[in-house]
Amino acid sequence: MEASVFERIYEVVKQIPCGQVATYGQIAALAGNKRWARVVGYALHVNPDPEKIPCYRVVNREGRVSEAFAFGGGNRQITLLEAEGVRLTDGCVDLKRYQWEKPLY
DNA sequence: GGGGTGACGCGTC
DNA sequence: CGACGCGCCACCC
Repeated sequence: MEASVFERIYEVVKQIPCGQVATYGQIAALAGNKRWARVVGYALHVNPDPEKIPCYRVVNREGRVSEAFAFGGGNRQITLLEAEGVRLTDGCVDLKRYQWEKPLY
């Protein structure tokens, strides 16, 4: 039960649809609090399940990918995003176009 | 129990 | 317009 904040963040990240990206603040807000932006970064940093947690779909509020990503080659994240159909502009993603919107369910 | 760290966000200069 | 620092909160040791 009391799923740790990390678990919550992982769930949100896993909910990101294909071809879309979300920002740390967005995930933090969906996880519970926007101030967890830093925690989100830490959570993805440990990324226990990179196969289920598409951390590469997570970008900062600028739409830029993290350089520390280097979990196989910094540019790896950009390549994966393009593979989903996300257009990378100089390493920047058009948030206004691909930023994942919170479903209203 | 306390301290240090961190893949952010925002404000201010 | 660009760059810098601060704050925020959670996890690990």
